[in-house]
Amino acid sequence: MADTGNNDKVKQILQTVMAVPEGSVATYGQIADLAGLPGRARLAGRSLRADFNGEPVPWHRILRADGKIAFPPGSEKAKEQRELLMAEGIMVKDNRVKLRNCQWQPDMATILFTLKY
DNA sequence: GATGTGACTTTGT
DNA sequence: CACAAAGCCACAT
Repeated sequence: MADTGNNDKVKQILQTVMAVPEGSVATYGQIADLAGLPGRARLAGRSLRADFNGEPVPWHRILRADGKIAFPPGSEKAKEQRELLMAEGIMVKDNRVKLRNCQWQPDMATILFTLKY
């Protein structure tokens, strides 16, 4: 039962997301890049939609490139994400976060850590 | 297997 | 700010 080969990439994405510290956020593209999968922002989104199997994946810290929550404003998911973000002290204005202030900037050690594997 | 969709991004109108 | 186009690719029809 050889795996599809894609499963590894998904795990890679999730592992990278788990490296995002509380109080910070990242974009789908940023996660994909750090995971060694440039141009795969969509895969990042799909990976987060999947089942985490109990892993503590902070999916709520992942936003679109413009800082907006990737769910329709007013939707339950959007509300949930906003609550989780605010619970970490992140300001959310109209379904949007100020990346300039909250975007995660991984240190070299973390970059090497996530990029490897 | 072609087509459409989507938790995306970037560049250009 | 909104929209279009192109790039990306897994998945559903």
